[in-house]
Amino acid sequence: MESALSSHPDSGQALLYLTDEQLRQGIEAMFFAYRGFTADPDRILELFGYGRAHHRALHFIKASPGTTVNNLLDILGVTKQSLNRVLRTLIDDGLVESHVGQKDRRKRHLFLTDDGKKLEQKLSDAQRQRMRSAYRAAGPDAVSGFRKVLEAMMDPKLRSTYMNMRDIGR
Amino acid sequence: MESALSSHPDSGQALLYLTDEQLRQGIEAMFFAYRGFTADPDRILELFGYGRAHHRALHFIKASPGTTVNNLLDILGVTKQSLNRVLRTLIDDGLVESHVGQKDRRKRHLFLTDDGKKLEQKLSDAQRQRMRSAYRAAGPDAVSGFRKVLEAMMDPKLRSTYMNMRDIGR
DNA sequence: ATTGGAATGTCAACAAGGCTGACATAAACT
DNA sequence: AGTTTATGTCAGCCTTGTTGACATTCCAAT
Repeated sequence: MESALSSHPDSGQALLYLTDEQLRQGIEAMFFAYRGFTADPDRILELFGYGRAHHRALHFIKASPGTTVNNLLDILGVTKQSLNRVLRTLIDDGLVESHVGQKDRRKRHLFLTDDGKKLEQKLSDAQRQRMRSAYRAAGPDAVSGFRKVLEAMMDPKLRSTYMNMRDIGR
Repeated sequence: MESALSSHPDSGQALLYLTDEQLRQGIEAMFFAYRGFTADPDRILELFGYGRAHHRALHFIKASPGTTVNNLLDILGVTKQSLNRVLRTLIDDGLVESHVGQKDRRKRHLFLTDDGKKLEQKLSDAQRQRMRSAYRAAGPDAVSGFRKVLEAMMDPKLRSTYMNMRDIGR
């Protein structure tokens, strides 16, 4: 990509972009955007007496029905005690079902009930709508750049988790 | 913008991109990336017995030295009681100074002390480094798309706050 | 000069959702 | 038979958010 005539001593990218000021702006953009990103689901969750932790659980159970508790722990990056508290209320409230594994009966496989699906749908509709209008406003080229930077920002382990979910989910 | 000949009933962008699946991937990318985004500062904060709330306060005081409490409340979107708790520890620990306003002596203007600057520097160095390598990995075009989508995702009020900070900070 | 409201600080109490540590149980593996 | 794995649960702690109430200080307008 870099012209052979280039006199830049750096890695071949346009590094002039990467002033501390540019980076600071990116940091603040992440901060403010994340607030927007969570704002709509948060409002809905409040109506049901739930929090973001419940949303995350619902989201990833919906994304991989039948996932196990340990699986979810890896994805969410919390302790089992934290997850269990959330999962317990979701199960008690009839939004999530936990089935003992057939092959390995130590494992619990998690599924959304119809009610769980309804709430998850409501939450993700709201979040998708925000994402959709951001994508539209920014344009298709911006979207691919957005995804690239986000992927590069993840911790390697989570990146591969993400990549797997992405590839399976088609 | 829309061609008169277009038969698409939509806004003229390449809307084929915006399947629910694409949007779901964007949502998950935000989730995982934000984890990476906060991971490095979090590790440093822990050494000092601080949390993310302290980082945010330090960051925005550094960004606009002399800012007032009310100003900070708007930016951070928390209650004054929450902010005050954090601010109090930072002031007691000698990282932040609060000066009574000259014009309006009800207002407190906030500044980082030398120690405050040191810690803020440490935190933002770590965060900038992650951002920098993500930017480099993704390339300059991706960076502009990244910023565009993030800006479009913000709540309007926060977007204009962000834009102002962005424009001043040059 | 008084009064109303704005900016700030502080106390108390509470909740969500992280965490650690300890312990229990069942099932699988070796 | 003994060890490891998967899960659940109890207890307690921390950060950081919340609400409500109240005090102080001070600007600004009547």
